[in-house]
Amino acid sequence: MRTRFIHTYVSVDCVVFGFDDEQLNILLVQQNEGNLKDLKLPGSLIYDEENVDDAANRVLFELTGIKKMALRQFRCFASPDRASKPEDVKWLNVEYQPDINRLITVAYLSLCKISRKLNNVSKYKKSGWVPIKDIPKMPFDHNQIVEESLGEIRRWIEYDSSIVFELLPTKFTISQLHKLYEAIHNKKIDIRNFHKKIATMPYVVQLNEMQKNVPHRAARYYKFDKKIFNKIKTNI
Amino acid sequence: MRTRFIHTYVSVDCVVFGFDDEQLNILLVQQNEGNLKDLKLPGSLIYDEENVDDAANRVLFELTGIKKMALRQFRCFASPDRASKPEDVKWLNVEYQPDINRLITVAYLSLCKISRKLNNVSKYKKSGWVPIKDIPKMPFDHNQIVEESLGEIRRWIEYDSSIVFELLPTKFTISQLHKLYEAIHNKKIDIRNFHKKIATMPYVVQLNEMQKNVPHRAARYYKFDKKIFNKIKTNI
DNA sequence: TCAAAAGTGTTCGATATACACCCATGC
DNA sequence: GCATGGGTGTATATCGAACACTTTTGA
Repeated sequence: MRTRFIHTYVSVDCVVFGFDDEQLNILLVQQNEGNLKDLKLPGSLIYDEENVDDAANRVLFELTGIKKMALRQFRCFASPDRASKPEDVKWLNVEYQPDINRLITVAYLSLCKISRKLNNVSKYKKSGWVPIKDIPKMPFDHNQIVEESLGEIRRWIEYDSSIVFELLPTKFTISQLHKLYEAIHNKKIDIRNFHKKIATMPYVVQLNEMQKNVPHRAARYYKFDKKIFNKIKTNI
Repeated sequence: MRTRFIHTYVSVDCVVFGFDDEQLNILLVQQNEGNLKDLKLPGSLIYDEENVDDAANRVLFELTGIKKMALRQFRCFASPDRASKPEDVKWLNVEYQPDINRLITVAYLSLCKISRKLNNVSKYKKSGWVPIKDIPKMPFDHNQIVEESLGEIRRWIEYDSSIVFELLPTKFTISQLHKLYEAIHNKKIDIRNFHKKIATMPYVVQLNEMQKNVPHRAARYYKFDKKIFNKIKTNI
């Protein structure tokens, strides 16, 4: 009876999306000091007395300095052999403690403005943005987690259309928003129809400010107004 | 370092929905022998060497005798005090083993034809269907899990419209399907528009069979054709 | 013949799609 | 003046919502 049931460590792993005006990026951290190619998803074992959501917030805070990031738990990965590759066992021994015989993880999705200054200190070593099509082979099942996160982000936006603005600067052009939608849905979206669609969103408000020093007609800036958005949502 | 990280047992809990032609029901099991009021979600600690999905399938198989039920993981519940109420600790001690200091659970959603004969034996004691509006107070955070499952089932159907048929007999009338949609979306749906909607679904096929011995005009039976459904889905 | 549920069409408004040209700016 | 991206309107198709009466059956 004693050994019949799983008795395990639990981690959180965060797939943090960013957008660089061209494509979606994911925030990866170096697994080992100095090895530039050795990347993984940011994550951590969760503490005694800590809830999983709190652990994910802690990981993200240490990375970005933001206390409450948009966050969505999307799946628990618990294959018995997900942490049993020799190199992964070795890393766990060094990073945490020996004899972690099993490790399950709870995967989170989060969104971050890519211009955000990251904390390149702390336990997470160097971190950086990697375009989703250039994601390298990663330890554990992190590649599978990233793959599943891509569908999840679309479902999240369908469910809460305000979260896309987490990926843009506070002031943005329609063109930036347009490219972001195209990147997320992975298809071309007609720009005229897109303008009309945005015009129906009262929470995307025009600013009296235009681009400067661009070698073409200057675009207008817009901002996302959360108050207006919430007012509309509560009316429904 | 040793005690800094969570080291925990992990369970699965399953919210199994059924439909009785009037309302949604959930399958609950008796927590203790003989106490008819003492109900909880079916669940189990997961085994060493067992994946969470497998554990959920095991729980459901022992309940229903069905090997592969429609199944969807929807959240990990891991509040540090979710299993610390005295009565819950006591039950864990008896059911599993003493000194389970923490327990996190992965919640699953599943669907079952309510006419299905259930296994009222085994470790799950007596089990039965309870209308969702009559769900009693349950141990742990099972009430919260049920609450969250209700939104989840709608999102699941949006994502895969074929799973509603898991809740109906293999032969069903449009009226049954209509009542099911109304129960799931918790609102009235115009019956004429509903007929039109169903007519656009080539995978809902008419049978040459009508109701018999009903004290009103006999309704036609329909069935869900999975092959047609899959063909359409792969074309998109 | 009555009660009870089955089945059936049309109209309207809202929303999504397709499609091409002129505008402003810096170089 | 030209290259570059910004910004705009119209027509059509599709989808969802509103709405009421006739049919069939057993009791």
